[in-house]
Amino acid sequence: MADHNRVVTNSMDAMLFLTDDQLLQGIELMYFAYKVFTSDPDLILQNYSYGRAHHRAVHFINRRKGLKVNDLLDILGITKQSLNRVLRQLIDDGLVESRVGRLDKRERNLFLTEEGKELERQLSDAQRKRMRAAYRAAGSDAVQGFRLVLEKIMDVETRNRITQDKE
Amino acid sequence: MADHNRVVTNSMDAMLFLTDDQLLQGIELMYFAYKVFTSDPDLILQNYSYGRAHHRAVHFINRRKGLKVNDLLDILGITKQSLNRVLRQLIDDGLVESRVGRLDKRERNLFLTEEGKELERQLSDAQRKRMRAAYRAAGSDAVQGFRLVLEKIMDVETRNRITQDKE
DNA sequence: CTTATAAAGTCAATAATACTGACATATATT
DNA sequence: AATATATGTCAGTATTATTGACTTTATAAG
Repeated sequence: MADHNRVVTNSMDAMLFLTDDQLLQGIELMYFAYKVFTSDPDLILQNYSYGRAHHRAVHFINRRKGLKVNDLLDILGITKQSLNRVLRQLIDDGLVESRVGRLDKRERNLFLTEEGKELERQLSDAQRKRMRAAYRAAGSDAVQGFRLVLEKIMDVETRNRITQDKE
Repeated sequence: MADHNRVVTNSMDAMLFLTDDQLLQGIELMYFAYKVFTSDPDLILQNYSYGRAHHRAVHFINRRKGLKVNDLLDILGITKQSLNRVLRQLIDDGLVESRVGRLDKRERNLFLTEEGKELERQLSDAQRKRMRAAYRAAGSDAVQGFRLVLEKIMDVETRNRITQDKE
């Protein structure tokens, strides 16, 4: 930020390395890595007859314990009707608990039950394992770069949503 | 590999930074970045009444000009029947051309028509623009790290598929 | 040459995940 | 008392995927 003007030349140099083709390679990389990344959880979810939608719900309920239904809708960016089917199943199956809000009784706070936590653990263990292996293979400098680029890809609006619970 | 034993301590050091929570943050980052990443093309595709499946087909036909239907099936990891619907549309709409194989007349080699190339350009321009902006903001070191981690996330089998055309 | 295999294409039925629109219920706010 | 909000639900539709069965055409194997 401070040295904005001084690094113009360096930035230009860096940019010259990035041909359209190289950028396309980065795009493909995202596609394939994301696919691999979801493959482990997909296998586990089959045992429960659940899909990725259930995974996402379980993930974010775990990450933001007690979040409201509306919070979850905002995070996932889907409609109430779409979430309802998934949430209904998770609640009926005893993986998610929906508690009436203390302050505002219209609100429902969502929590994972012990059974829900168990599924979450299975899913995140699989992904963490792959993530940890990738991080280890790539090295800690690469990890920093990885995270930085992903953060930059996201726009401010989206980034705000997931960084608000950082420590 | 060679210095497997010697780097144990260094690896451990690096790993100590990565709590389960930090790994989860990386996972979320992937989820959100991927979502943002597909949002630009999704808007363009709406004008054609196409979906992501069409995007992927167009992308890979452009990247691997003249590929066979079976190649595309392998890359996308979907069934013949799923691809057929999408490919049928693209061919009928005049965006993709299917030429009978020269050596083996059972095979069909796929190419983008001028109109197909135009759509491909629109889609990849949008993604490249976002990618370039992210790369520029993150810096070239970060880009290297980003690419390295994504490559490591993928398993060997998948990586082979997309690197075989890297001169 | 006949049979078997392979590549591509198609028809039908089903599933998961999303959408829109309409509406109900309970609770808060004005 | 009227209005707005948070949640939940019902019905209908679209996209993208699946499995299974089958056809056509072309190559390979016997």
